[in-house]
Amino acid sequence: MPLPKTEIPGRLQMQLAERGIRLTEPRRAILSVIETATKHLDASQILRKARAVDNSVDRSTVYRTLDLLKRQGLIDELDLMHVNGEGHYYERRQEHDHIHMACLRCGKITEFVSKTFEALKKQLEKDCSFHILVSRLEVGGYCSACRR
Amino acid sequence: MPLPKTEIPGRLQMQLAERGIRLTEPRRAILSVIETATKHLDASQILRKARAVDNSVDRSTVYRTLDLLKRQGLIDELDLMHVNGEGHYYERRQEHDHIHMACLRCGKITEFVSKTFEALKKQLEKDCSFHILVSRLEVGGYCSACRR
DNA sequence: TTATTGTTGCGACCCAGTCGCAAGAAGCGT
DNA sequence: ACGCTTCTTGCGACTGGGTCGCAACAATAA
Repeated sequence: MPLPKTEIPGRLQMQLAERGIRLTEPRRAILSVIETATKHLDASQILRKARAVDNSVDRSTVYRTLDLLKRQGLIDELDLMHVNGEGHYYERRQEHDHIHMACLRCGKITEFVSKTFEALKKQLEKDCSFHILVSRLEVGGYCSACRR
Repeated sequence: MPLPKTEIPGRLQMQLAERGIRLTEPRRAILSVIETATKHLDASQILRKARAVDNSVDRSTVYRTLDLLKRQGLIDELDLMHVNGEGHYYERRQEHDHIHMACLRCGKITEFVSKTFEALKKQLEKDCSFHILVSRLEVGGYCSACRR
């Protein structure tokens, strides 16, 4: 649940506009849902919430918009170790990457920021001369409450 | 492609037997496919190859066996950043975890082992008092050949 | 305002993965 | 070698995430 604080509302809209990407009603609805989310949402949850704003939004528009945001590097896609089915979850991309820990017993998702992780990515880029655009570190196991 | 050298063939079978898990024809076929794989395979590829050994193997048996192996911690499931569709890939679990780098242009998958990664996981377990069972670090970007 | 170009809703579709069930095989004890 | 029990399998039907082609439509630039 410790999802990042929402920054300036409308920031996503701005970032798209800056890139010369058309803003439409359905897009605005979807963006606002993502920006105000307090937990990780999957596509169908985003659809439901977007429809509360603009009731005509279609499933495929949600998928297309998510693709767009992924390609623009504005959101990240997660599996969260498939603790709840096979779908994907989405979140605004943060300043600094964070690690997702999924408790395999209670399903709780915990986030963690680590300097070591940043160092690891740097090392990777150097040692493999690989240019990193996205990275995803997910961990499954037992959280402090569930381990005995 | 630098998939790990196959260890003792039949090792997976042994590990299952040790745990008192029944060995059957289809299972043996699937295990041998996984053990002798030279690249990451998805479920349908595993099915095809398993059928070359035992022609009656069914799709659902493949999925059930993959689930079993996952639960036993003998294989790991990967997305490889969805460079090739939405499916999952599987590989034998190695001694030491490794990072998967997927080139978003040419699709090449590179593996990388890093002490820093091991340190990161240790740090995580300590700082969050989280007991790690699985971990998955996937990175997308451009490989040395594709970056300009 | 209109032309252009990008976006949408819709419906059909595809494919990965799941499930219930009856038939079949593993392994154990004898 | 034979049953018995229990687990596993194949099958077919199904679910649900995600995609696609297309005609209608809306956002920007001129």
